[in-house]
Amino acid sequence: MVKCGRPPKGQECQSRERLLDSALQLFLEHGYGDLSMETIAKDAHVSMRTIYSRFGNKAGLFGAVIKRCSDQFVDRLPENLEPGEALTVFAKHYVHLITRPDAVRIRTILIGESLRFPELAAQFYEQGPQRARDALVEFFIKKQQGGYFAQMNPRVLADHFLSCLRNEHFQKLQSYRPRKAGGLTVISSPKGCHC
Amino acid sequence: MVKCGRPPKGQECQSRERLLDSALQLFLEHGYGDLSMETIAKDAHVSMRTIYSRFGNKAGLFGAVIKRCSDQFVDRLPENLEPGEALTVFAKHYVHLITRPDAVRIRTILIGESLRFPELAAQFYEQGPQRARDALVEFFIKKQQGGYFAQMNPRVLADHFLSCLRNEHFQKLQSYRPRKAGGLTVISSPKGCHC
DNA sequence: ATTAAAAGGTAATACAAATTACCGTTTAAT
DNA sequence: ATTAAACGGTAATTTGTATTACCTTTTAAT
Repeated sequence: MVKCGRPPKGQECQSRERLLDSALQLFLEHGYGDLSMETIAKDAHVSMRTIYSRFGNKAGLFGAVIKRCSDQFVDRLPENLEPGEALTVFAKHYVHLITRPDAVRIRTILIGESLRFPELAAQFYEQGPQRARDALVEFFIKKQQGGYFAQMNPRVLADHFLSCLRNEHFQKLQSYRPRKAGGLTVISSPKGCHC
Repeated sequence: MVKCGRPPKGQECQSRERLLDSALQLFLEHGYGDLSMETIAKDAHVSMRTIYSRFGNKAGLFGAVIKRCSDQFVDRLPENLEPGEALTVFAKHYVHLITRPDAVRIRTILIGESLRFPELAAQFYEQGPQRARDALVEFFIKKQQGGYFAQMNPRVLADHFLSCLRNEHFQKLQSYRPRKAGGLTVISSPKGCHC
């Protein structure tokens, strides 16, 4: 590479993004332990000096990558829709999220490194899946006040619902077929439950 | 240690067992990457020479440890019992197996190292959980011929059943309360399904 | 124009840990 | 009794890689 030196104005963050992109892809491919900083630097066309000055060390870089991933878990619970349909939208989004190969890989790596980075794994779940769960609990509380769904503990309700969605994933069902409210509000109408 | 030299007759395998025991405990505690051979040798009161002459290298030792663990998955489907009760026995055993902290740790570590040891992870699942699943499928086939359970694909039946059991685990339900056939044969009687 | 900031590139440095080597000791086997 | 097997203990060897150090280059700011 001939190009070097202080970057032009407005492109200061470009190399940072490129670095995070490369790092994510490489972590997904090789995991944490089997990936050297040199490989990352080469792939991102960035010097190791840059990585260390920005993220301190390898753990810092990994943390930044993971942090960016957890942002994908945004709530997707439309307020204006009929409750059952809102749940359907949420379910599709959720199943899509936890099913994507990248997301599976991330969780796999995070689980494996949970001993080395206990706080990081916890942080990921708090900023990621837990946020979705919290939103769902709030949703159930509101809709229960409107007379919808079974009048039971909304947290239990949310956990059961998410559990069923996760089951879809573990069952390796490739296609998710939305079936309106009846098929999704499995708790209030057990007939539609696949378990 | 003063004790050394060729071991007395009949105790040749003692150090081997002790080594595997120590290694398992240490792997459970520290995972694979963060555990040094020296630590293992010290803990097992065994020389590194012994480890290498027996298992070749670290990966070989890890493989032997994991292999021994997968043997815990023995079938527990009594033939003489009433089908529902047989399922109950199986379910209790299965949930117990996958819930034990040690088993959880093993899976966690295995998942994390699945990139480094792809064949090992696959082998564990084949010799472990998969065996239980196969036995369950066979069980359903036999009992279906006797008129029990829904007349559907026995593999789907088995997967759904196992899925529910796993859900119990993921829900972190601490106590498992057996509820006779009605509560467990959830597929033929959806009323008892918790999902 | 001059100075400081922000990178790049290469080559030490440091260090941990796996693997080997060497030697001494105890027991089995003959 | 002698030899070989199986092991313990210590230390060398090797390797991989994270982290630093040093120097050069380009651009921003004044």
